[in-house]
Amino acid sequence: MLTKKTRVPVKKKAARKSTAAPRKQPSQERSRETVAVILEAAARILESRGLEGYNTNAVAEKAGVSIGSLYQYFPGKDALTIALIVSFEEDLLHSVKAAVAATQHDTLTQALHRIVRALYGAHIRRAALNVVLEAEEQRLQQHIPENKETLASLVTTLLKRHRQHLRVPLKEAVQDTITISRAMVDAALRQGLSATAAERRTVRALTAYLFWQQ
Amino acid sequence: MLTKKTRVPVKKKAARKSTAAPRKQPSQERSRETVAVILEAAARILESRGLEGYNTNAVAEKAGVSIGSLYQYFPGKDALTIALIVSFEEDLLHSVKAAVAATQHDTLTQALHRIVRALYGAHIRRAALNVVLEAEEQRLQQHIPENKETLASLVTTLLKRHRQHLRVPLKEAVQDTITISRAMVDAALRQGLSATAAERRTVRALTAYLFWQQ
Amino acid sequence: MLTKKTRVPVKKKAARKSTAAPRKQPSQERSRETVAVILEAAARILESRGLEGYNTNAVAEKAGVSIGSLYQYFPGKDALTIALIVSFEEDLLHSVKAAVAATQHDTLTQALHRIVRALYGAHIRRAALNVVLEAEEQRLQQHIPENKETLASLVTTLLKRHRQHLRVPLKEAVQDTITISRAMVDAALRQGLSATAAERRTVRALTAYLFWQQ
Amino acid sequence: MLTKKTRVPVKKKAARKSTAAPRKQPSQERSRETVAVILEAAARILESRGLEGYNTNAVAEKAGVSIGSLYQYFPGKDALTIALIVSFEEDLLHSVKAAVAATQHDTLTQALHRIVRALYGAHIRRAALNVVLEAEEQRLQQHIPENKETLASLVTTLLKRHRQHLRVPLKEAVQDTITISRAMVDAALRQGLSATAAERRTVRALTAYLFWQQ
DNA sequence: TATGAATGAGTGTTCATTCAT
DNA sequence: AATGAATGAACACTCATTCAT
Repeated sequence: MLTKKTRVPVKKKAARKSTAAPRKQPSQERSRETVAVILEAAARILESRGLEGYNTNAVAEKAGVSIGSLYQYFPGKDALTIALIVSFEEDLLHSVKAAVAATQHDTLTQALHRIVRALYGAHIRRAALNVVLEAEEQRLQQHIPENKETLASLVTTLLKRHRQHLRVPLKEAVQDTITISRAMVDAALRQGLSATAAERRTVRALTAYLFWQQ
Repeated sequence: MLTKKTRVPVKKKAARKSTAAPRKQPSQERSRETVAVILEAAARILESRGLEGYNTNAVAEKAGVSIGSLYQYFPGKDALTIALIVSFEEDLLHSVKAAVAATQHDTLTQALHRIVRALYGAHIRRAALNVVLEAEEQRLQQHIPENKETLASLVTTLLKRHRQHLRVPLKEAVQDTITISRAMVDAALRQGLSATAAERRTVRALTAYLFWQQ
Repeated sequence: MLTKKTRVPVKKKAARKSTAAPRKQPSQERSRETVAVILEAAARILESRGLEGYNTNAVAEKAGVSIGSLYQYFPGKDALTIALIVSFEEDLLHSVKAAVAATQHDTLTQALHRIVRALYGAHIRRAALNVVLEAEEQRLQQHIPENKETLASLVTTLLKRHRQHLRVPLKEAVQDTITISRAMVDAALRQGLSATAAERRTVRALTAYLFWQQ
Repeated sequence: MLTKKTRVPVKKKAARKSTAAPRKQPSQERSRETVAVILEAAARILESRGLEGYNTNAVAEKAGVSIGSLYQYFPGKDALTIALIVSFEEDLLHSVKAAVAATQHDTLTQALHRIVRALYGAHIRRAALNVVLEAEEQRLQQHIPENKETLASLVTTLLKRHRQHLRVPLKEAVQDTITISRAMVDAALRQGLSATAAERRTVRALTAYLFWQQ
């Protein structure tokens, strides 16, 4: 997928010109396709060569468009990276939202299973890419539009439903659930754990955290 | 005349000298000080300007030494970064080792408190720096000598003592303990939590994970 | 704290991109001209300042193009040098080929005159440059595509025609003819001999070598 | 061998300080030994790593002396190189002188055999080194004290003895004899010819040149 | 005399970005 | 809209040479 339309401007140092304004909205079919092609190329380069080999010229070449065209749609390299991140996040959010929705009548444990599976699925689809993006995410944090709140809000929705079983304040529960899930999934990815093992261990950590009573 | 269209390939320098070997060991007082000054300058630049502004010339200047001197002691930029990482890890390990040692007759919960406090302490001393280093750590992983195994071994030592209370296989317990602690500490740092809150929440997650029985 | 004694090895960039592949083929008029301008500038610098003052920045400046443009067409300094060498060799080969062709019904001595004149002509056109290039040629030998074999083959063609007069095995004759011509022309250039004297002495050495009977 | 006392100053660009004056004459035994060790180290590095890896620090290290000591005896890198060249030339001259001396009652052909053998011998002793030095010789020509005239004078001595058989003016004969011998020996070295083949072909070229009558 | 830490001008090379066509 | 040649600031890194000890 990785084909969203975000257009976020970021300039390194004193921008040569103010690239602060989003570029041309790809209104026509052709344009939207070009954007998609560029993003896919960027993703593939990031996957195969890492941040090291990730540069606008290479992306343009791999995408089969001119470097000029790339800059027509993305005001800078960071904007491209951000688009990638946002695209991944939307993908993730989409999965999780579906999981939360499907979870209406589950026990919390069952619900967590679903959600962790969704998380893990979203990550594993492009594991190598996501590991790299996560690194960049930090550096670009401030320029990324806030849907992380949405992940939080989804988890909030879920946990609220099971409020009575929680042994931690809701807000803390939400934050820590997200923190722990992310970390466990990341670790699993890096250690090359099987999907089932990863899921089991992650869910265990979460349920323990949420239910445990000293 | 000399104006033909030839386009001839030449490989670049053929991997100059295999900088794989350490540089000059600073045997004399003056040298050792220089190394220290350089490392401190690197740390400070990383803290104040981030990876963005982290370059060898800047480090040398901030350190008040010539760029040549920097390269006398570090065979390349990455070596400098790695030295920083290793230095931090040693620091961390040192703290944790002390905590584990002091923990002989504690309950596991008490022990975890000590250790988390040590972890948190090591991180907070140079929070900004560590956040940046962690990002680089991934990229340089393969070049970093293995003391992470030592963190694992310390935790193993600790958990073995309380084996009978564990509800998870030892190896898993060790890995996940490390994963969860790191993540919680990181998150706390990023969210600017107070030391006590961070400690409480982290320990809770850990004890729950280790003791919880479905 | 961050002041430990660690000395950590990191290899240098791991042979970046294998510049072994030719760069952008100058398809458009503008490009081809740029390449020509760069080569000419390189030649002129080599002539006036020698290897000493021969560096990519200087070449770019003299060519009136940016350093980036230079690297767009030549993947490195050596590639530039090689292009110069190849260009000269093509020039040389061209002259010699013409001379050999025009030589069909000459006696061997007459033919040698023509060819030596061609050789000398090719060298003298840019004497200073060629002296310098010859030095570099050695170092770059392995990266230069093989047309020296063509010089050998041209001489072979010529000598075969006069086989019955030769007093040396053909293969030796070819090699030594080339060796002697090069050396004599070089020496003449260095000693500042007149064209006619140079030609006379070189041809003498060659005819003597080829015809002499103990 | 390679252990002579030449001290020739050469500065690249505007010398930082005037290093134009020869450095301290190694009067004591220890000093002379140090110089020898340095020259040998330089030779070995040139042989094994070529001009590429030939730098003063490396030489000093290989010689087991400090870089400071190296500069105590050689005012600069080029002076070191020149000392090497001069040393080789003295070696060469020595051999040739002996050959010429032993040649009193030989025919010219026999004499040439002896001399070519001497030349080839001097070169092959350190073939790799000499090939490299020859390249530098050109660049440093003007700074090398003139003993090439001595090679010329030796050859003059020899040829004068056989004046009546020569078919070329003496001066030309001397120059061309040297030119041809060098070239043939070089070529032989590069082509990896056997000593006997090299000698045979070189002598042939020379006798032919000297005796041939149109 | 010897040492070796320190210097820093110099150079090769990359890559984000612009702009004439 | 698209192209891709051109730009040049930014950097990593080398190595001849000096000089305080």
